[in-house]
Amino acid sequence: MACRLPGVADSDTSTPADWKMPSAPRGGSIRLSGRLWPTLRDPPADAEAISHKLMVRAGLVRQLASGLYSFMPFGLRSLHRIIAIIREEMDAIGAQEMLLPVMHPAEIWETTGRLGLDEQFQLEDRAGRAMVLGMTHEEIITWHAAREIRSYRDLPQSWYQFQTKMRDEPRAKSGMLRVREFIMKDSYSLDRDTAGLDASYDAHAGAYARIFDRCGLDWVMVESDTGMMGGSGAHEYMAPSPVGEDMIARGPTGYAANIEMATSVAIEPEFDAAPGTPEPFDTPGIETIDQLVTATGLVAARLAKSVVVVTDDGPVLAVLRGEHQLHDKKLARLVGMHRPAQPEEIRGWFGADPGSLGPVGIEGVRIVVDETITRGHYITGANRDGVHLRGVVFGRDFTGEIADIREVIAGEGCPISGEPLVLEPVIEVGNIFKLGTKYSSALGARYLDAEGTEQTIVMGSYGIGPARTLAAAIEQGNDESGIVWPRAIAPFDVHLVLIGDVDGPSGVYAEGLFGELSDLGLEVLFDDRPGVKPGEKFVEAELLGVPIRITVGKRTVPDGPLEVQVRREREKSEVPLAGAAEAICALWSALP
RNA sequence: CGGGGUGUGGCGCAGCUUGGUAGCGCGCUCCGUUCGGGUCGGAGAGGUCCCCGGUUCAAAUCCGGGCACCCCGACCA
Repeated sequence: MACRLPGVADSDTSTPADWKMPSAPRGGSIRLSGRLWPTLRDPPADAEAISHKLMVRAGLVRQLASGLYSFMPFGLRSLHRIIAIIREEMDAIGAQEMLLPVMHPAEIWETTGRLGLDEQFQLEDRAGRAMVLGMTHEEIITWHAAREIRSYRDLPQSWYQFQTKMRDEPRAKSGMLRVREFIMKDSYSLDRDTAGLDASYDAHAGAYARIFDRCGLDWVMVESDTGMMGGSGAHEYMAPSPVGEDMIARGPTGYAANIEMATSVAIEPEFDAAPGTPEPFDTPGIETIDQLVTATGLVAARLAKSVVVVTDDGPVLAVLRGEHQLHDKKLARLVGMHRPAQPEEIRGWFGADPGSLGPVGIEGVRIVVDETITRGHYITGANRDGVHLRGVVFGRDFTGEIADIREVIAGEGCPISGEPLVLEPVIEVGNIFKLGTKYSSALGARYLDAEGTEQTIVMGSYGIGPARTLAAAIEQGNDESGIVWPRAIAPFDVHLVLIGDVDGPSGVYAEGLFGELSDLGLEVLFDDRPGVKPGEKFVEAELLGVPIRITVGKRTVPDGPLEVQVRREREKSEVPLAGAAEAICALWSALP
């Protein structure tokens, strides 16, 4: 909301130069008396995440069931502000808003092979037709594109919506951070070719940067995994937070990647002089790398671990240094879907316990070797219980496919600069994804090019979770008293606390100030409740965390000054009554 | 789906081991008091003790089954 004071520039330095004031009205100012604002002194006992506790205590949301939340009026105001920002930025890159159904005929999902996914809610209508509740809308958008797009002249297009997604999560958690029903802004780009897709993708990336900046979020864009569904590129927008479920690796020079994608320069141990042939030695009872470290006195990086997984095509032996963990998704890109092998299976294939496995002398089993193993010589299992081998060298004593299959660990080198990587938990608030032609070819979304040749539309999909963005902002902005909002997404701009009688002199003054502030374009919450103690009003105001609090009481009239508190610093200042509304407007404009 | 935990008034909890009239704090209503940081005092309202079954003269409490919610893990377009 604009502060329409002439001559007061918007001095926010944390937002980009092209920052724009939201133009649409956002519900305006309200008087609190008679309104629903259900605050709680204690958080619900089962709440763990800070955002969960605060959103419930501050009366923003209420839980209906696991992973199902209702937005209360003030929570909805913040959600609407985020949605308004997203809508403006999507419109600004030429995307058009649509609205697609939540319920879909199952057969469309059958066409793309996504019917029956674990997280999909399925149901039947009264005629017995199979229906699903949409967990995303690639199928539906593409279905429409197939019917409406004819010519290369119709392209490119970007379409978006705010619509409820239904996902039967195996485990809803952390309040609003992982839920089973949520509104998503999802957009889809339709292009003639991959060059067009790249342009649409970049346009979305620009819009997303502006959106998260304007929402006041601390965020980082990272490379992400395109998963089993292919696609040629993907990025995620991550808000750093200790409660985040994802992990990213960051380097000091701007390198940032989801841990699923991150690569690193491993720290090299010091190897002894070149070894002779592998030499067996007894290691009775040793089953883990830790035990082997103790027994040999060597660092884990001098030991090689052998991990067996099972694919549709049989067992795969993965070999890594002792300090590394096998990264399932990296291995999956090479060998496909897999599961850990059972000890009985391992004995069948290798004739030894899992603790004594190694790659030497193995035949008929696919071997994948982490690239670190190609340097130096290692202690490995001998495939005999209680026996290991010393001085095993890749390429001489065993062989296998070389790949990066290890999970990055903190402190290893950034792949760009070599500087140490930092691992950080993050909340995923958005993603952008180059889909390619997976959905358009399955659903027949084609067009005629300038030569009259039929071509397949090239697509991208782009998501943002407004409620998750809201929760992430609260995870990042809070103190012991409550929420500390970025001003752009606070439920109100100013919290006007009246102490005393509405009909008394201070009440009359507060009423006038309420009108003045509102006329200047600020959205004001006027706490005009009679019979509520000052302390209680202050405590509740800090819990809700509106950026500016103004207190009007008997000290205020007739001569002032007016007491103003910025929520973020919780420092009180005094403003003369003359021109008070304008001064507050200026103060608000300078806030982050 | 595996492991752990919890279900008692709107919220937070005690009571359960050792069966016997259901309690405390906050909130809510009323009276008085106070009136710029969750005042103080008094009087009240409000509960199928998650559900079903069993044992018992008697079950919040013991036993069996189920459900819900939370946490850890697995999973997560």
